[in-house]
Amino acid sequence: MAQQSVLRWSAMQYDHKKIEKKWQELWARNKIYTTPDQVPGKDNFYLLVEFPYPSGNLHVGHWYAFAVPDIFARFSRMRGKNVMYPIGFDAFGLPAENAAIKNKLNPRDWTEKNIAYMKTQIESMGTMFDWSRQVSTIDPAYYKWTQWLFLQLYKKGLVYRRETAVNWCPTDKTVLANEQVTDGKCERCGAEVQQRQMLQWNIKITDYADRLIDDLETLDWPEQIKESQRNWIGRSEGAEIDFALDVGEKYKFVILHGFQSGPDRPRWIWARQKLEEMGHEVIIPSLPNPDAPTEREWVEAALAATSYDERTVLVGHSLGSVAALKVLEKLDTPIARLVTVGGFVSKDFKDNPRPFEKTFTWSFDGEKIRRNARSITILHDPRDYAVSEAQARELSDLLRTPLTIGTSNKPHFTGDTEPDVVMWLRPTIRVFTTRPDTLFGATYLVLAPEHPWVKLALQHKTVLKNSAEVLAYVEASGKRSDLERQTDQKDKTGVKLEGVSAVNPATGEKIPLYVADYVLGHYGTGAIMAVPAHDERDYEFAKKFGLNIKEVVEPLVVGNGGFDAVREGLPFTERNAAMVVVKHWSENKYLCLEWKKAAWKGFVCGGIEEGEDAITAALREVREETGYKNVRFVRLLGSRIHDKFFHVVKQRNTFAHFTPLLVQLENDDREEMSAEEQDLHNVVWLEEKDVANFVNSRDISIAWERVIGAGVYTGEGLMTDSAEFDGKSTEDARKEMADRYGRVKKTYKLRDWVVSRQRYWGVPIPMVHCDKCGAQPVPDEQLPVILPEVDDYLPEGSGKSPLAKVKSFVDVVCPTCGGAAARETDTFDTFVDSSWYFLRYTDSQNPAEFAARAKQDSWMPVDLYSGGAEHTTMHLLYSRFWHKALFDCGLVANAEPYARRMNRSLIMGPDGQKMSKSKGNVIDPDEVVATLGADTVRMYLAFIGPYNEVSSYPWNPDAVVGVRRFIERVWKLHLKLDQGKNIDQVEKPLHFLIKKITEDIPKLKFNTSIAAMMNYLNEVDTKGISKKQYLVFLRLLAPFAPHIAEELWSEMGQTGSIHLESWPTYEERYLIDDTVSMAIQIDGKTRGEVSVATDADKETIEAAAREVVSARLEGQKIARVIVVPKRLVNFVLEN
RNA sequence: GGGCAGAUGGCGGAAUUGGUAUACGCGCUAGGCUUAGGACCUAGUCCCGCAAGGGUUGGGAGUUCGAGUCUCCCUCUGCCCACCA
Repeated sequence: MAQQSVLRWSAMQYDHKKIEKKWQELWARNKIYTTPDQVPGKDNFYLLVEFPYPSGNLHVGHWYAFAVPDIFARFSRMRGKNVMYPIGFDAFGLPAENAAIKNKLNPRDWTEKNIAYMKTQIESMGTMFDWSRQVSTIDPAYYKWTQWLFLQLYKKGLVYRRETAVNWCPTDKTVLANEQVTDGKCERCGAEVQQRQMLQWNIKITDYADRLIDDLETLDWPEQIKESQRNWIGRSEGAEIDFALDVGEKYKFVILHGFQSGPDRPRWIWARQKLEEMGHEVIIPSLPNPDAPTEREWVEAALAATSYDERTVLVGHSLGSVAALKVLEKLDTPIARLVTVGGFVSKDFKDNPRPFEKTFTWSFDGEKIRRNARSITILHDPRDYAVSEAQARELSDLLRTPLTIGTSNKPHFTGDTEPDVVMWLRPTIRVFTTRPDTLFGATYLVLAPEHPWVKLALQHKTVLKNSAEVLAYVEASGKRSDLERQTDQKDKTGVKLEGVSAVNPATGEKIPLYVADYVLGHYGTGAIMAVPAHDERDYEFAKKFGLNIKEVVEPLVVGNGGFDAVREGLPFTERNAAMVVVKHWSENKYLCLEWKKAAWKGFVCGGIEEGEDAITAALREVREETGYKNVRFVRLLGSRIHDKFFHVVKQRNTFAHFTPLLVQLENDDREEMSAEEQDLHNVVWLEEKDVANFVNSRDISIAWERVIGAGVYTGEGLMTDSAEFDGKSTEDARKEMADRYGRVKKTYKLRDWVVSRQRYWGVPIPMVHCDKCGAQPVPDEQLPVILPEVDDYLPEGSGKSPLAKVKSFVDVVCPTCGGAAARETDTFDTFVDSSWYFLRYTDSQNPAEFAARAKQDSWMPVDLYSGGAEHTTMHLLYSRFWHKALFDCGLVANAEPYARRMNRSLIMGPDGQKMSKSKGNVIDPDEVVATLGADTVRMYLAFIGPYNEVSSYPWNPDAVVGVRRFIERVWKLHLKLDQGKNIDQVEKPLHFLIKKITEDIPKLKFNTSIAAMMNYLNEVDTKGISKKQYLVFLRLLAPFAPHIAEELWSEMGQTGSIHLESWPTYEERYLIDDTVSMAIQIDGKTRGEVSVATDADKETIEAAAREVVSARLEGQKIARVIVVPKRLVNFVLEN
């Protein structure tokens, strides 16, 4: 039925099916969209859209993504630019693999079929895509370069392997994508998903964190996209602070100093103090002849200095570590621990030879040493000037103990203080905090379940009194993903570490330790100091576990209501005051004041007079301001609250220090208030639930939150209860305390990029594992590593990809030693494929390079990158990083790939919901194109709303018809040209229209461009239009509706394609109006309108306006008149 | 839990960037053409009111001669959070 009417209606109008097909074929045959790399006299313009995943069917979103930016591409071309608008396919990915497993299809066949079909669909859009530049990530000619570029990063040292958690299904024995996990269960079999550690390839994107943030400044991107990237990287500046642990055991530390050193060096005095603080004994013998030491003398001195037993920790620094090893060779009973700092067992130093090389012997009894030390730590400084890493490794091999890499204050750990050394000597927890200023308020520590110290403590079963409980907790949280841990913040869990405590380095107090999974192992140091008074998470945890809450920051708020904003330049009057919350004598109500002379709504507040305390002042103020006589003090409401504001009544800047307190009335006994007080404010009694909404300044709110026990003060303020820092600003204290108790440190939320995927359908990672040589890159001449065909796409069962089952793929010779080796079987994350595709477009067929530099230089950086908001963080960040790494390798010319970026909105179903098959609200663009034509769909999508703002627009089937109607009317117009009587009248609006569209398209405001065309059409429909004007109009329409514009252009007898025409220009002389209509306002309200000459002066305008509203102005006194030429006149009356 | 964005008629949206709120389109109402139909034509359409007039940009406050636009507080909605692409 509906179908029939469409057919009949269409037959009367233009036949979009015939027209669109005809022109698409002609354009392709004439190759009008093939883009040369350079055209003399033309600037290049690179417009990029995110290439699609070939899911098999085009949806409306694809039209929105490709056909709407096409308007900008065509416009730019008509404006004289050489425009590249390329397309390709991001064709590796999980759906193909799922289809392969489920329907026994070959993923390559499935994908290639989809690409072929989707290409025909995309062609129906009538875009100016240059198909000769098409790329596809599954093409070996493409992924050869994906592999090659990865190896460039590898060779730059940006690639490493590390254990990383993955989702693991114990039933299917496979790794799951987040997408395949619903509610913690495997999507396929419903089994509980576990977290499992696997060795994975990582790329060090964190090395680039600072540049990825700082270079955003150079980009013409919307601020919110930049902000998202900054937040994703999550740089926070803070401090690392070490908390010493008291594990209940005391040790004797014997420290052997190094060559040309002695026990009086500042670092040893400092270290001694740190250790003695914890009750340990410290012995630092002065070893003889430090400038010309001999082994015999030193070892004897060390042995003579003290006895060695199971409570001894022997520490050797530099040459002292050699002496320490020799001491251990001579002992009969083992000691507790050996620590070497900057130690070595051979004499080939990095800088120069030393005299003791001949007075010490360089062979060691490793076995005996190992037997005589129950545990061993080898601390190495990568910045060491003398001891090389090779030397450190020899020591590591001898003692069969892995190296511990430390950070020195001065190379070779020779600074006046060396926190890392002490950290490794005594058990210490290092925390990262962005608020070192709150250190005095740190009342407990929390370690992440994966914190190394927790593991260590669990291994030594005697350390924790509740090992079993802690172990159970650590294991349980290991099964939860990060996301779960972050989202389940409401109900915090954790377990106390019984038998150990930490020492707050500022207060010296002993504080408890907890393990809790609200602390993440991979962020900061995996441990936090908890300040429950000033951090919401810590507060919740502290309340749940009954932990001590200590306030150290007094809130400072600044002119918070707007009306009381501090007036610049005026001095401040300081005063101490009471802020009094008054509770009702019988009901659950509180007394609030509403000021009559200002917008202020709050509690009774008043100055504390000379010789008065806060409580006396409070009782007096309540009586004075409200008349209530019988007031009883209940309690103080925490710390003072400071407020800098403009006192509206007294008309001066005030810096008030409020003491907030709670009082209660005994009864309603009340005396008459003075007229003066009555004039100031109303007394209002409010229910508890209404107070928060009533009060309107931050300081009052803070006091109220303390009454009802909600909220934690996390803002800035003044220090209190923090010894000599009291009274300082939190900002100042932050810097000073970071230096005093720890060191300043930056941390990032961004983690390194895990590029390994245990999947078949991806680019093979071009690495080979050799038992002898370790992981080796595949040599360039062996690239690409071709993804082999397999029989079965099911994973191999141990967590490896199906490639592990292909013997011919896995078995290779090591490229370095020629021995037997195994090929890496993981494939790349598809974000790797898409991190450089825009470079390939510039030279898509090049067999010898990923893109020739000259071709890149023609186009890069991308002038405008249009895409979906969902790619704001990951894809954009990964590809920016990749580009920067290539830039550092000298492979690309720019540090940033995309000069301008815009995010597009989402198209919803007609019901406003996301389109999905299950909801039955999917619009099939092919169907709409069949009935209404591609031009209509393109224009409707452009008309639906602004393209450069992120929103969501429902597809409205009725509104599409409105656009079709517009195109119809344009079409019909060609039958009645030069017929109107007022054709000259539409010349002026035509120039306005050209101006409007020319300005709107670069701003991507296609919707208002189309509205302007509709307006113009409405005008010419009644007034008529000349053929000349019509041809201009068609050129304006061409980017939006390329087929109908081309058809009418040829219908008008024009030769050549309209799309090769130039963009119309407007003439200024048509844009000038003689008169202008202005609004007349009285007290800001529009009361009339007046038409005046455009260049009229203010006096003339005012006189004309007075005339129009003379009746309303009669008898009124006018305080002032505001005249804004070409806009309005505002008469402000005296009140 | 964190981050980002947004809220204007019955609906999608417009507003010269602090200056006449609701352009354009849809829908709706009435009339016309028509055997009929409507995805055709014409007119009307923010709300209250017969009118004069008054009100209106999620709610509340502030700054300003003037606020959809700037500031603060609140409410609600959408998007993203590392193996979907």
